[in-house]
Amino acid sequence: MLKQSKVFSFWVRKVDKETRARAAVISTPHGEIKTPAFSPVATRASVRALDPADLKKCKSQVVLANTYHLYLTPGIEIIKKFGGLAPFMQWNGPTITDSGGYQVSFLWGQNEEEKIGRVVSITDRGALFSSHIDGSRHLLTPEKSMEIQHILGADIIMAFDQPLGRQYSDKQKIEAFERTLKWEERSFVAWKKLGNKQALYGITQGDTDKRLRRKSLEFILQTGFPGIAMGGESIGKDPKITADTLDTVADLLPDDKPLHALGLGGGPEGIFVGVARGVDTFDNTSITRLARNGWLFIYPEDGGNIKNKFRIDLNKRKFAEDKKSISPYCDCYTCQNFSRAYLHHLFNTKELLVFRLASMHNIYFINTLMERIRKSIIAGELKDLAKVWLDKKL
RNA sequence: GCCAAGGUGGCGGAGCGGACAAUCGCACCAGACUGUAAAUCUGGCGGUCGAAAGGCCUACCUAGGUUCGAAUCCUAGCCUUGGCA
Repeated sequence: MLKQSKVFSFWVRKVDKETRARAAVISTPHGEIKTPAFSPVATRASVRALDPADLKKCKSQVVLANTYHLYLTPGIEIIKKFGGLAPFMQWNGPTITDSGGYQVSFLWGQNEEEKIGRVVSITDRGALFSSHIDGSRHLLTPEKSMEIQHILGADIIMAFDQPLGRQYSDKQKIEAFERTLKWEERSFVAWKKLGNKQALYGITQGDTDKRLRRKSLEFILQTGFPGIAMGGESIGKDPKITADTLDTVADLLPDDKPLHALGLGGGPEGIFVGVARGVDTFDNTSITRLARNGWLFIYPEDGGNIKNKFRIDLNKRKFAEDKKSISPYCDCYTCQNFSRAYLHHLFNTKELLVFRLASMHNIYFINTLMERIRKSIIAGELKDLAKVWLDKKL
């Protein structure tokens, strides 16, 4: 059973000798998170196709949901009546919510001519946007985001920020960066007023710009956020850029605060890159999206490597008669029971069952990888594990 | 046997005299998928040369024919489906 404690805490059990990787435990009012850990994304209070029992079966310790989406539907009044996001979705473990900053800025520049689902304006006051669902207008501010996240009741919440998008001009980037600092400060103040029961993470921005990233992190540390999140496109884009981004602040990262990488991408390779640079927790949507689209993860023992991104595409005809499981080395529910041929058939016929089976495998796979990474850090063998997976030095 | 409709790329199915190597869907091949507007999106899909633009060749059941020009019109044959016997 997971230990329950009233307060949020973070303690490091073991630090890797050669990298910044560490095995730690994040303790929350709803249970512990043994890190490094992956958090599946349950945007609208559901990890698509999976229920809490499935998630547990896949060794998930925590899920991340979204302020923007839940605020729009079903609306916080309804969730409030259920006592928060976790009781609403019947998840009894730790939860994280994102602040909505990313979603709003994501709407920007995507479709400015659209009537529905666009940013109307972003000013220091907040982000005025039209809902992608019905076009209704809403103003999201740092204070509003904190209030919503307070009602959602996650154990870990995020400061309201404006990530730097690729489509931004240099001027816009600086504006967004400076604005994020102001917004985070206001998030912090609002969070204190609400009783600071949840662990608020400050989000560093700055893309791959060393000066900005450091300024951002220094600000967060100085303000006193309980945790740190790394945001922005450069965290998830590809392992090389992820590495560059994290390296800009490597020496500033504190030992006593958890680091969450928002949308850490790059599959297993990206995970090693992130963990070696101090990432404790991360979320990523592509793990489950890839599953739904037919891409299933395979271990190095199955032939998984950096080149094939540790995955196979079960839509491919060549799997139509394949009696093997996705991976003979996998203990997940799907691999224990079903063949590649069957899954190929389900993808081919668009049978809904496949979303569940495929998502379960990919989540179990990543969680298993995280477990192995944790064990290897504790055993002082991270380097060896990385060699097996990446076939190169970490 | 008679009547009717029809035979087009792996399949379904457009096109019904020039702008057709032939719309589209499926399948197939290749790719993408950072805090999920993603059960999504992109590209390819006769052969060949070319980096590309583009060129050349072979193609719309078969064989003839009409025409400057035919997947498209005519004749014959073969085949399929439906109706009547």
